[in-house]
Amino acid sequence: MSKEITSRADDYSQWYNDLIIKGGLADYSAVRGCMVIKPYGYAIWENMRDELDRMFKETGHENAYFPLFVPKSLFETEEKNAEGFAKECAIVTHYRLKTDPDNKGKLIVDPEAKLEEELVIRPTSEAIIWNTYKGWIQSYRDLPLLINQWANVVRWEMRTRLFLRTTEFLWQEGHTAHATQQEAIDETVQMLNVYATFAENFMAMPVIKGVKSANERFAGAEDTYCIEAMMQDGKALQAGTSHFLGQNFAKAFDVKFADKDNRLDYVWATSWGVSTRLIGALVMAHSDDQGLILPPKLAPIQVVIVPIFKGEEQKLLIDEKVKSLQKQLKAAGIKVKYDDKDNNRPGWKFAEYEMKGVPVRIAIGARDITNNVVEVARRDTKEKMSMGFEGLAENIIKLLSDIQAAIYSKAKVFRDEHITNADSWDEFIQLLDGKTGFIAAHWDGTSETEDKIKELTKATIRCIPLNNKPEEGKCILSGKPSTQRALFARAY
RNA sequence: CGGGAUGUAGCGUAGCCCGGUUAUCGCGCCUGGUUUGGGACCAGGAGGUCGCAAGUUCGAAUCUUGCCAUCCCGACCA
Repeated sequence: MSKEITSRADDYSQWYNDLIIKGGLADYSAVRGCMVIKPYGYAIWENMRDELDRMFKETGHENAYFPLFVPKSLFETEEKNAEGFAKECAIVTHYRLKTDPDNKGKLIVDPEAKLEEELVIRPTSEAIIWNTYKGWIQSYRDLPLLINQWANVVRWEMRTRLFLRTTEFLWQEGHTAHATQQEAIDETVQMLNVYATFAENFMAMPVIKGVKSANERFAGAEDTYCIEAMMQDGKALQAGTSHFLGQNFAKAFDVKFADKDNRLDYVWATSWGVSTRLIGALVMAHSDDQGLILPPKLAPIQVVIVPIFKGEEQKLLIDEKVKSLQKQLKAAGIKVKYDDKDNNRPGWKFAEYEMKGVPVRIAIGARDITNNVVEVARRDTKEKMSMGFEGLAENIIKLLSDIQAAIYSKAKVFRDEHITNADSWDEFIQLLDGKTGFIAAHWDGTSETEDKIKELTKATIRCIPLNNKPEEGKCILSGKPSTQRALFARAY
């Protein structure tokens, strides 16, 4: 009982932290607000990254890498963007330390080594990238420019949470340039769809595609599209964003191109990103009080095999059987681990791999070998079944795919049950404090009303869903006319 | 950054109010043995700047001050 997990009902935040720490995904570090991503957590990120990277390349994008540092003068070029991020930037002011003459063995910043111009550690890379694009784009023949970068960024947040909001985090950021407005908008929507597909098909996490209100829009964007997911406590988590930047950055960085008729115009831009925050989303979307539940498509280990034996003789017999079993599973493309360490007994391993969210466990003992079967247990439902060796790989593949579908549908049922219409202010308040989840309500479309609602309830507009049906109504706060519902929720 | 709580071995903890020998217990770890179908047992062993730094004192885990970290509630969070 060394690794008790706080139950969701007792303390949801603590439950989340326990899963991350005890599941071996990450550790706190010596740096405030920064975490160490441990091998098991990083393996999930690698799986996400590999799949997203494949999807980006399939849609015509290439990877590149830009500097971590952004000269302050470049950073401030696009005013709104700079303003939006200014209060959470880390800044490099010096480039050298020296030994402290008054304190042996200690170092101090060398006052002689002050930089002429401060360097901002990127909170996002628009500035450095658009400064670079200026030199890359002259003609319509250079467009579209479709580039993605895998990188780390730093945002000096006041309050951090493992994976959900850390000072430094890993992400990808796509930055594209286009000849026409329509093409850029199409790109923005395309990448939103890529994110939604990834979230639903790989993370098994249903999302709502929508567009942000002006208040929640990315600093420097004309429109921010997003995917919003619902966590098990009913709160919303923004899982990915795709921005239509209009010509804002092109104008700020003077990026013009000549069209076929040799007319000069500014290019149209997009940017889009997802981060290691997705791991937090994954954890909160599916897991239970016994530990993580990982979707098979992203699980670092899809199947763990646990031997159960009495004595060396049985162990050798099982090893032999498992060797061929492993070969069979690996050949079928299944990520399988054989845990034959003898310092823990089977029961301990069962609990451990449940904590780590391994989708399928195979237990094999002498009596199974006699009967020519294995015991197969699925993590999501805890259901146990017996399977023969014949065609086992096919059956496991089928099972993994069933689990993937089952956890998606479980999350979707929960999500759908927690989206409720509110037609009055009282109803709105009651839902927020009682049932929780997303609330679809009429809103008059003004920032003032949105601010007021946030002030009164802490709920914000998560998005205006793209598939919204037009509907006549009255704003729940101001009573002014409205043509559609916005989705409100308290958010991470 | 404001309010609250916490910090003792890898983890969880007792001791703190009321200062006084080698800082308690469990898990984990190491060695040997017995075990192994849901978190094994026996024996022996290792492991500690009591979050950090000052101060008070003959003497500090214990008292005082400052700082740091984590959690909760705010503020903040494209």
